[in-house]
Amino acid sequence: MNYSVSEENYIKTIFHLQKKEGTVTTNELAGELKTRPASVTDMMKKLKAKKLLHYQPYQGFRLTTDGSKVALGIIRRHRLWEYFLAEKLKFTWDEVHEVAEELEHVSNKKLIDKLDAYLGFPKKDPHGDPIPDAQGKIESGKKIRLPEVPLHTSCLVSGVTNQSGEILELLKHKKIRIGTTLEVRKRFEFDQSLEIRTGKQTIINISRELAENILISYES
Amino acid sequence: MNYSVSEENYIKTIFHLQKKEGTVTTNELAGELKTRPASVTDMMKKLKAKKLLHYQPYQGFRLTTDGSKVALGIIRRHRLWEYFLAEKLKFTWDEVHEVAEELEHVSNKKLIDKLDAYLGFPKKDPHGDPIPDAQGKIESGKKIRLPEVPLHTSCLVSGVTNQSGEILELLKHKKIRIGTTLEVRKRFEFDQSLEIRTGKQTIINISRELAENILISYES
DNA sequence: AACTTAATTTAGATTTGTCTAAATTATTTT
DNA sequence: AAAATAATTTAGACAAATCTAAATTAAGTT
Repeated sequence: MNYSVSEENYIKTIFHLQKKEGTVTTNELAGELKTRPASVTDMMKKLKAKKLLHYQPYQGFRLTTDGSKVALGIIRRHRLWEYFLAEKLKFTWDEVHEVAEELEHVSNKKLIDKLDAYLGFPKKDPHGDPIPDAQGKIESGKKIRLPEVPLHTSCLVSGVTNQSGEILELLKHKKIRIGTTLEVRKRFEFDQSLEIRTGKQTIINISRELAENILISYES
Repeated sequence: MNYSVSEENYIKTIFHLQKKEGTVTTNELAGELKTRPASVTDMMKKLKAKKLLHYQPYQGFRLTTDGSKVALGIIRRHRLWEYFLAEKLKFTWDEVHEVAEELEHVSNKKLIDKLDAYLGFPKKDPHGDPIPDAQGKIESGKKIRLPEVPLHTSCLVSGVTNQSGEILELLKHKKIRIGTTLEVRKRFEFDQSLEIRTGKQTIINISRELAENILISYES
């Protein structure tokens, strides 16, 4: 019922990785967690023994239903703390992730549920990601990536896929954040970069790499 | 500069124990931390190597100046979180200690200083213990124990020395908390128990064991 | 002062999470 | 399909934090 910090980090990372691809590989996970493939294999055996994931040697792995429940609990804690840090303690958007990485491992259920109530049961964290409720339910929030948005259509930034310090710094500089309204004005075939309008009349350019990481939900 | 959860628990506990007696013994510490004397000895060697404590085999130990600074940092975090839990999340007096034991090990300085500011730089935690400031300064707060209070003198409960769940439950039942006004009406020599008045006219009895753990600061 | 008892330390083992290097299995290329 | 390459797993080692059992030191008693 209670997991070590290390186990929790593995579970959480597998959950995020398996959203994009159905199955997660040893090398992928080692890369993400900045550890070695051999260490990943060791941990996979342990998590399999605890019935948190499906795993056969050389076949990759994915979380079981139980494993996903554990992951959603960790993500709930992480995102509630992020919301707290931004909303109450006035941390900036790009600072909250790192601190929440530590706080998320304090797994007292009463603490988290009371924190949730204190914050007014927020639906989304400061990066626009949905916060699971006390039962582990999470909003699907069908989002598309910026490159898929049609030209000359007003749309709303609702999240970023990658939350490294680098991307957050870049977005901050370009004055793009959750809730920013955008319009794609031009798409350059040569490098797949985009010319977009933010606010009323600011025109800026965005690389393909960056655009791939910006999530959009349509506005009316 | 950064210490493991285990090291922090040892440092914190030594700090509390050495207040009562000048030097802390292996058995005392093992008892307090629910571990074995041999484990204590191992950790003492490590903390000595890190210059956090003075220690010669068979001679007991006490924190160095550096060790005390580390301890005050941990205690600051613990008490700020206790204040947050009671004040903002509406935990009761007797629930906060356990949760704060976990939160205290998140040692991000910016987090703690912002939390401090958010809470309005509180001076005391919900048990009446002083909260060290960002520089590690702590109020002395010369308190006496209930058995030393003279008869028929109104006085103020300002803390408890022992914060086990058992004592907090007992105090809750007797409706004694920080800020409660008391008057000692009678002292029974046989068992050193006290008859006291709380509030306007409630008369109750308190054992010597309990009285020893109640800290008093005089009222006008 | 010698003996007994209590406290403390040492020695050696265990668990968790990690690592490197070697072996094995899978995949890709020719 | 065989050979080369890449991915993964196994084997064996290590550091941190703990334990038990045995040895050592200190303290208390007769």
